[in-house]
Amino acid sequence: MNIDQYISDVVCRNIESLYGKVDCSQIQIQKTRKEFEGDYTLVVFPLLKLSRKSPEATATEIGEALTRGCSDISGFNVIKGFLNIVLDKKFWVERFREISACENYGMHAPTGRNIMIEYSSPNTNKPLHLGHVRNNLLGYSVAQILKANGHNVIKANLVNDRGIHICKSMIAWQLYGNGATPESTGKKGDHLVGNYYVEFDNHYKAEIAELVNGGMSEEEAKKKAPIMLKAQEMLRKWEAKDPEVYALWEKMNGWVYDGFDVTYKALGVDFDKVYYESQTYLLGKSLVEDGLRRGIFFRKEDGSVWIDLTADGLDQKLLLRGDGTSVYMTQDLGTALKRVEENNLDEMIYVVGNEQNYHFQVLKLVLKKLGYDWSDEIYHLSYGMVELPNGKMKSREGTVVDADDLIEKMVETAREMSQELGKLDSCTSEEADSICRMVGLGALKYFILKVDPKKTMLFDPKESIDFNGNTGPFIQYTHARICSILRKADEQCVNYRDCDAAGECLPEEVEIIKTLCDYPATVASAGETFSPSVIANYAYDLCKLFNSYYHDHSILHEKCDASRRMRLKLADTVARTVASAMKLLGIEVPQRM
RNA sequence: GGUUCCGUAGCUCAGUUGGAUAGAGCAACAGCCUUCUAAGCUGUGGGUCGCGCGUUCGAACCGCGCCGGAAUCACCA
Repeated sequence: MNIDQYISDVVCRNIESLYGKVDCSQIQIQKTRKEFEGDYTLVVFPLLKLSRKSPEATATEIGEALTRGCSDISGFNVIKGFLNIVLDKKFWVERFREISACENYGMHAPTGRNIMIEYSSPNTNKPLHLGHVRNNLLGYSVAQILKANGHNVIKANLVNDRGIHICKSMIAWQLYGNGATPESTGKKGDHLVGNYYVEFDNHYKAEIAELVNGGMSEEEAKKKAPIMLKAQEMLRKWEAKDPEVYALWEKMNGWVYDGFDVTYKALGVDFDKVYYESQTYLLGKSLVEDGLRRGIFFRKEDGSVWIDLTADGLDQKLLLRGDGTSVYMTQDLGTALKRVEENNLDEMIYVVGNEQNYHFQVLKLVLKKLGYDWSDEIYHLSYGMVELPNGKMKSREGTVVDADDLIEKMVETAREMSQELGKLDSCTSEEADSICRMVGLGALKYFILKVDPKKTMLFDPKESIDFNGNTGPFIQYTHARICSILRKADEQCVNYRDCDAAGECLPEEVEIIKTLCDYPATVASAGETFSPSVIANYAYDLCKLFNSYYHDHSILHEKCDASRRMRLKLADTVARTVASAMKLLGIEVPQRM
């Protein structure tokens, strides 16, 4: 049942019995703060006009009506203008009975909405780095959260596999690679190709320096450096589908894809559809021509096509080059239309960094002006940069944090910590590997996802590897610990699963039940705001609450009575809820650690 | 300069239809392992919620104006 709604209805009914018809949507009910006695609080200030009494008298009057009118309400107290309503413990035990009996607690009924979420979208000339990690984790997690909210989700990846950047790697490989392959070098394909991209840049700089020494201006040298001219020629050949260039392009991209697959797998993310820009970059031209005919766009003297958005507070934006070739915006327009039509989409989410806020503002506006009303259903999930303690990641300064290195380092640290604490002593080596991987990645994922996506975040390696406090491993630990309790109960043949939750319920247990009751609303809220951080912080609160309770109350060493079975069942339900929440973040939880 | 976003404890972050005395973690300090996992628990200290004005019974939250920081404003993607 929806408790907030239920309480709200009850209160509203009783207020009406006192003061006549009122607008129930104006009644403010909120959860009572911990330092006060009670479960729900009615703020009576807005009702004073109706009651024509003091805040205290009004609250008391309503409180009396409520205790009379609803058997679930066992009492109340009044502090200033706040009416704190106390619910009967049986009410919470009944809620717990519902929750523990529910298979997919927190998951919402199917909505039939089709949502595409695009994330990752890497370039094929370099390996993935920390910024991509945030992108991938966000995208995957939001997809999970949307599924939990009952939507049909299509996870899409648009690979930027064409352009001058990949040609740079190809040229450098041709010139200096000596036929190196991932097999011959033992390197991951994306790293190998990335190395040639760096190599290109080194030679390019050297050539520029040489030309400048010979008396050329720096600007001209940048254009005339032989290696750059070769890369540009290669791009032209690629566009003309030169067989040799095309074969090399396919080969090197293939290496990169193999490398990416390894990283994706390690991160635990995947896709339902993979698009390649080489196949989509010609889309959108007809859309532009259509807009041109209808006078929405205009052509400049050099033949280029623009849209004037100054009336909307933006600038003029280029949609098609003078030579008729498309730009980023052109293909994005075309891709959007194609996707919506082919997949019958109700909504489309782009997980893209906040440096492209302007681009998406324009994209939505242009589609809107073309008459596509679904432009309102495009959502740019804009996330902030990841910064390091000494500032931004800069590839020139070598401060880029490589995704594969990072993952390995996290897992290694998890292993060292676990060994130090003796956690792995009773494990087989496979179990140990699996636990270290879960913990290391759990730490990384949680560290990134617990922060509000739109905020610029600081990634401090030292802190991310901390496993204490508000971290993934803390939550995993709580889960593992509960599993351990339940294993012991099973060994002792205590059948808590079929127990009929009853008996006395401690105040701490009511607190836990209340928190469990919040789970579905939390999932819904995360779905609306596309914010995994909501889930992460919820899971942390629940674990913290349980740990505190767990510490004070023995669960196993008591008589095997109804109350003990109830506690075990509560522990079990907490563990299931924690596991469910972690699944929405893409974090695995171990049975033991 | 225009647009968008951010500013909460020494540090990293929570905090929604505006509500009571603003919360965690890290770091510091003090306790707790003979009982189910101490990756834990309990306590102490630490705040003009960037600044100012306004809206009202009431503002970290809403409005306006400043200050500070970030992104962007390419015939790059």
